[in-house]
Amino acid sequence: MPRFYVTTPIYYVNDAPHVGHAYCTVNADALARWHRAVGDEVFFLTGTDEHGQKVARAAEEHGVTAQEWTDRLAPRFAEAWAELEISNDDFIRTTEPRHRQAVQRFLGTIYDNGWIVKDTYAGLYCVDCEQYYAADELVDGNRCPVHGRVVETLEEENYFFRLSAFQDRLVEWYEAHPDAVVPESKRNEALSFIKGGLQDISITRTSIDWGVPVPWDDRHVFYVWYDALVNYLTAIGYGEEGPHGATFERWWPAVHHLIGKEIIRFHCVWWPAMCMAAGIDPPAAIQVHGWLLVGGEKMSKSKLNQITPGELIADFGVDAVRYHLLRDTPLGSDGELSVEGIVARYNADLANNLGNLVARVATVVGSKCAGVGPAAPASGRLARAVPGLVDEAVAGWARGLPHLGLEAAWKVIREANAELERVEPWKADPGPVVDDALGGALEALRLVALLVSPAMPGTAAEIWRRIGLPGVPGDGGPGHELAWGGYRGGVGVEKGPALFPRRRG
RNA sequence: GGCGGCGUAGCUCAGUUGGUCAGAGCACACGGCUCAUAAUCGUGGGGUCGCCGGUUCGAGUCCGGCCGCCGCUACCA
Repeated sequence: MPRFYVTTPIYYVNDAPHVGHAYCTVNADALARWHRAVGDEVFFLTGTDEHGQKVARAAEEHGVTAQEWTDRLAPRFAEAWAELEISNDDFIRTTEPRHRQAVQRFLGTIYDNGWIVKDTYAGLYCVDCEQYYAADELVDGNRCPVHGRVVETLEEENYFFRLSAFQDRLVEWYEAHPDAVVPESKRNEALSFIKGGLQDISITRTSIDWGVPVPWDDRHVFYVWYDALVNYLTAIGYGEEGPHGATFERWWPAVHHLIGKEIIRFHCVWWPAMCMAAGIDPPAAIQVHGWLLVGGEKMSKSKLNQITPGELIADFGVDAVRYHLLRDTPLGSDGELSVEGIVARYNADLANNLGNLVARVATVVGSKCAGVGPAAPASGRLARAVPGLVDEAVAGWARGLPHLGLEAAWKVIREANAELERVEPWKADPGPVVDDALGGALEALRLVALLVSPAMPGTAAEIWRRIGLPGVPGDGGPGHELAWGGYRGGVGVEKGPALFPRRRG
């Protein structure tokens, strides 16, 4: 059975969950749901990143310990994902003991292998940013470009990861795995960075203590990024003894990392190199997505332009929000998010096309077939046209591109609407012609429910139920359900209220 | 500056290896229908495929130049 281990980045708890986080998480969820539906064994991981100076400082400002602070913040993400009906199998927090152990094992192994060495780092440091700047990044010669604060020269004795030693191996890995990083433009970006020459990177800090202690030198903690990346290993039992440890072999390296374009370097350069240094394979797949923009700008805490998933769900419903995130912005591109845009797509795709099709079919089945759905016809226009479109949708989902899967599903909806218009069963007397027309439409709806179920599980299940089918879409066995002719008829069809009431504005 | 990408109908974008490639969806206009959530169906776009030149029997599709926009160019969640 094929295995699909999908991850989102772990989100930094100091930010509030917004639609940008939701975008990535919903995409990962849809892919996870699709793979489950086709019978793959799936493990879907998300979580929160909780170490680092910003968290420590925020906790201090609120007069609580860092642990108390993160205990307060992490649930906001878990709750946001519950609201969005995210089907993650695990939710990892980097402050958990299991993670501390995995980080220490993983980086300890790299140290034992000789890829981590002690050295001195000197640089221009902004205390507010908690980061070093290169001289040419500074404003007025000596001020931080973000805060305008005068930077200090700081010298720290740190442990360095010998990234420079992995340049050739990384290039070889990229060339041997041309599809490991997608889209291609992002792969090229990472590869050209690597080819431009790699420097060693400092991976520990002595200036803070809110982090995972370095096992061989407890005056240091690991810099938050090197701790964070390891979460992908922690959750599947890296380095553990016993039964849970065995799961690591099961899921690694068949992992599918979904990440935003701002963290390419960490995932596409440092992370594969660290895996190599620790003696495990680099991740099999890294899929890079773009940003959701508001008014042309990235959503961020500092710009106060964040939209929260909860607001949109309250307004449009969870499935409409999920659909919009998946359909409107192709993975890999940036997208503009606006209420106007959501309303437009909601009306066109969900209310007019899909919702209305469900309603009109149910009504005519009620008036012409006494409310009992006729079986799918073996031939006819839909029988000829739809299978190819189903294949197209399947291909889109299989490529990890939900917008393509959904786009093809909507072609099925259009075909079904057009065919109804052609035959006009509402004008005809009950009989074979009416039965075939409505049976075809019901079969199209059955297939559409299957194809959209990763995006809109609730809606898909409701369509399934209304057309008289038992269970939920996808539980009838992988693949088979996607063939034309699965709707056997003879079951009650229910009209029900509008699935997606049309919006006025 | 260097490397990479982009510029196709009002909008968002598809367009494999050059020859029905000038397209889709949305929006808009007109017509049909009235089963349906005033939904749906059909028809319509005369778009210099950023500009100039070249290769070719033939180029959004290859080559050169130019203009405009964007990304990356290291320790920024």
